[in-house]
Amino acid sequence: MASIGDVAKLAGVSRSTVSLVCNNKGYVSDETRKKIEKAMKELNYIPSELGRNLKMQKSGIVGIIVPDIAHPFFSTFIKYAEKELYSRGYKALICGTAGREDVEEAYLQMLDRRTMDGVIMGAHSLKKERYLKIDRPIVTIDCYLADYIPTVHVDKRQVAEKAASLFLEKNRKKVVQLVSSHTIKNYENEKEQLFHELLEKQGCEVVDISIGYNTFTAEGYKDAAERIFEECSDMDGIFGVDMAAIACLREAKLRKLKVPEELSIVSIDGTYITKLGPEILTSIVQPIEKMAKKLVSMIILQIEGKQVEEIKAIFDVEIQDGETC
Amino acid sequence: MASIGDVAKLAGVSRSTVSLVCNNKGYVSDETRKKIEKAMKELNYIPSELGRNLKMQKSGIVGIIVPDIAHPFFSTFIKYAEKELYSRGYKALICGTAGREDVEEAYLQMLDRRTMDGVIMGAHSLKKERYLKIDRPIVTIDCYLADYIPTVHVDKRQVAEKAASLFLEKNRKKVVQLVSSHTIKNYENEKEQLFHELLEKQGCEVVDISIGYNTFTAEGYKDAAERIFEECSDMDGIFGVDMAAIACLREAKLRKLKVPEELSIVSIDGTYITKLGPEILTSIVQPIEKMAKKLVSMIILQIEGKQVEEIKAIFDVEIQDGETC
DNA sequence: GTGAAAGCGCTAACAT
DNA sequence: ATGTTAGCGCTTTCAC
Repeated sequence: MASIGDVAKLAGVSRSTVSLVCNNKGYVSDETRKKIEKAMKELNYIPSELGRNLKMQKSGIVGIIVPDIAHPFFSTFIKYAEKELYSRGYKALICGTAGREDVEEAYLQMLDRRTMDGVIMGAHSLKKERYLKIDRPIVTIDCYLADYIPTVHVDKRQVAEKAASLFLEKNRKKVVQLVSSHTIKNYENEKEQLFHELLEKQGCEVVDISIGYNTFTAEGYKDAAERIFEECSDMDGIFGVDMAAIACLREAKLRKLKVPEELSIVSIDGTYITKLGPEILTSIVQPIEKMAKKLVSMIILQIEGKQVEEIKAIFDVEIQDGETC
Repeated sequence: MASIGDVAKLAGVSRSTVSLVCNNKGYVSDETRKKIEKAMKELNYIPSELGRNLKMQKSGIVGIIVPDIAHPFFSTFIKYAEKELYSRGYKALICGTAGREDVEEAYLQMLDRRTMDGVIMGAHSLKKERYLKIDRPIVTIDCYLADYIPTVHVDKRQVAEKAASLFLEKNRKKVVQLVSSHTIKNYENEKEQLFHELLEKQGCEVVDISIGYNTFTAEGYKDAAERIFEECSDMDGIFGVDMAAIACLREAKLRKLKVPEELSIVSIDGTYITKLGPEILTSIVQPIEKMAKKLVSMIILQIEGKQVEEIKAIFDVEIQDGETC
């Protein structure tokens, strides 16, 4: 493989001049530029990123760590993040942690090893102190770690209010809220508590049922749905993440419960699986693309050594009119 | 940031000895090893991959190029590929090409630029000649490029046979086959033609309806489903990819067609979205995890300079008993 | 068992 | 406008 030196030799110039041509920098006379370009073509020269990376002390790679790459929320997030990263000259390295304790740690180390210039954290299964030790670019999805670590999330109050309004409109009296148990506090409680308050104030009972935090597979959600209907058969509303909501929709049908007549189901996230059918789910939709873009711009600011003034970016949610509430 | 030289200086040894300790190579006396380890700890030394990569002429990164990262088939594929790559010491860089013509080319160039050691191609929107110019490690998902480029796919005959048997069991008389128009021949026709033959031989009509090759979004599939029911209202069977099948399921309900009584729907892929509900789709399931593992082992063989004897790996499919046929 | 030396491919400050 | 020089952090061969 031809290196910059080979090109320089063939063109009869120095390596630095070749470098200038490659990167469109500085002043190079038309004549020498021509010579160099000819030599590059002749040798089929392609600059190696490896040399460049070492010199520049950066790889141009941003890691995206999520619990489950195949989960509709995260896969959609990754899709938009990659797109945005690419358009800004970066590449996306991914990692799915679920079911692999040690892996998150291993990927975080790649940050120190300079394999990655920064990390977008969508998973956080390690102890909080571990994250505080990181002094390299990092941002999180919906997770508070420290005041200096940027994060994005949706407006929790808005989620609770919009969801509550949907159930109240239908005059529901007993709503099951599916909650997940988290390792690290990520405001989640705020939303859940608000949801309680808002409904209870109007005389609607709210029952929390926990689905494991690391339940990200279709099977996991199905098991959870069965449990829900066993634990609480007289509810008339369910509020939970997309996949859980769909699993509940199925469970309701199996039990001959009519949705939405007898049971209202509202999902949070509103990923594409809620839009496919056969029933469109009534959902609180997170603006995944916008959040991905914001997170990318935050991580790039950090990588490029600039100040991130907006540490917490909060997004609005939309109600998706569906057929399940 | 401490470099290997700093550690060497502090420990009073040469850089090469530090390198040996880092990589558990060669013979180092217990005494010097101790000294070096102490120095590493003291300086909080973390070896940089950048230097190592340049020296080794490899990045340890494998690119995965797919049309749409959020598509359930591809996101599941990526999930398992990343897992397998990780367990074998490699990292996964991803790229979604749909809607971005130039991007696939850009990522392929990263292969030459040594950003990636190899590529798993799940998308192929460029001209065939482009791929034949590549002389770096590359493998494809279900796409024949040349006899020397490894690929994996499912047994097309088996798919056609199993799918056909499902419709024949129900004595269907007019089945719509959803087909996609491809840029590059990837055996796809084999499956479609076989499906035709097998059903027609038994007196069942088969109608092909094309859905755009780059239809990978929920909206795209919904539009396609509407078109299908308009173009062909008297069918009693539909055979197509998961998302299209689900979109058809919805469309059937809207038109008050009973599934599976009046209309059988069989999907191909059998990704998690067919298992969630509310109805479980009758599907021909591709063994995505196995295929991902195989592809990873093929690309690593190439990267490590070994001969890949098995150029074409063909996998069995399973029927998923569902509620739509 | 350890060190010296060379080099991977590139960039950039500085000199000319 | 172009070349010289130095160096990014690491590995590896070969002496000793």
